Amino acid sequence: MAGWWLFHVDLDQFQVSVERLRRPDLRGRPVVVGGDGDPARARQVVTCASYEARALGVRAGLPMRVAARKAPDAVFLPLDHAGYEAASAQVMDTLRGTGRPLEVWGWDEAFLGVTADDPEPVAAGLQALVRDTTGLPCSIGIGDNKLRAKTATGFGKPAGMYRLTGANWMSIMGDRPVRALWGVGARGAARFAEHGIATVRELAAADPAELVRWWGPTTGPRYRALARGEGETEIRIEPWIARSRSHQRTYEQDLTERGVVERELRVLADQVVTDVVADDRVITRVAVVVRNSSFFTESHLRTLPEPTTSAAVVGEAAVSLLDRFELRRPVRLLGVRVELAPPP
DNA sequence: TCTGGGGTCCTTAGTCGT
DNA sequence: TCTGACGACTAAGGACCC
Repeated sequence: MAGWWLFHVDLDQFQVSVERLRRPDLRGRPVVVGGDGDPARARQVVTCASYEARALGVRAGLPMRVAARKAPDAVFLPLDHAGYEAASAQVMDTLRGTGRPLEVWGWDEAFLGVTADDPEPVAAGLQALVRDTTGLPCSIGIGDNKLRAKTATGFGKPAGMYRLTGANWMSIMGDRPVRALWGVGARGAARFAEHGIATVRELAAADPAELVRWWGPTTGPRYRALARGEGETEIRIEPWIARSRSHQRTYEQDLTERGVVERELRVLADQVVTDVVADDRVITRVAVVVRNSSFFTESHLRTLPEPTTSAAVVGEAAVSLLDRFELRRPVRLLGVRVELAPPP
């Protein structure tokens, strides 16, 4: 009898793969995608590195200049959002076209609900379908819930598949560090270490009351469930409704004059409002983010007197929020974030 | 090595009204 | 009139993810 499976479909080195569709000569070579593609420019980081570049130590998040030092022979390319969006849409349409429920998670990931006795041949068929239709390679994690499927994908990369269920979760994950869990970052792992918890197995066996004391009534139980591999099994096919929208920019040279800061804030406000209006949404709150030259980040938020779609109103609100910041040091980054009213 | 951009969710703390 | 409990809401910051 057929079981219900969650597939996590993840496109491999997504941005690099899309670039290689247009430029087959890039296959087999180290490729680094990020910023405007100029590794000499300061304050840009790598968004996606090909496996050849990763072998040289280049990773997402690495400053482009450092990447250029590690991989001097790599091809550096600028980000092409429109291109990635189009490629992503094609992949998602292909998956949806199989008639199975699809939950899209950003450009390069999605969960698919699959009914099958034997899921691996189905996964192989999907990989072939995506590759033949779009030219893009993907990995598939197979699980009895979303967490296990998502975690399994990592063991299938590149271009492979892996199955993780209640039957093998602890034998595969138990001895790994808690950091291997999806949702446990460096800070979380450090806090667990303070309590003598290093591995997934130790976390799964931890006293639930202790976890609540350390982390609170919501997060404590969530970590425990995470370590045990528990997760959602439903696919939500409704499109995601964004709660907020933002634009932020790190300046190549820190800003030192208030007039310039105000002007840049209005530019960012214009960009955000343009996006929001294009999506037919309405703004209820405005936040400003300032990161200074010491990398200290501060934000302040204001609720508007009434919901708006006016760039002038948002710009004014942003500039007025500036009074709540110290602004004693040069400004490295400015951001404008708006929160949105629920759609009608 | 020196740290982007775009998001979400949670916690904590303060305020307000009943 | 004073006080406390409690929910709703706001604000700031932290952590995490891709």
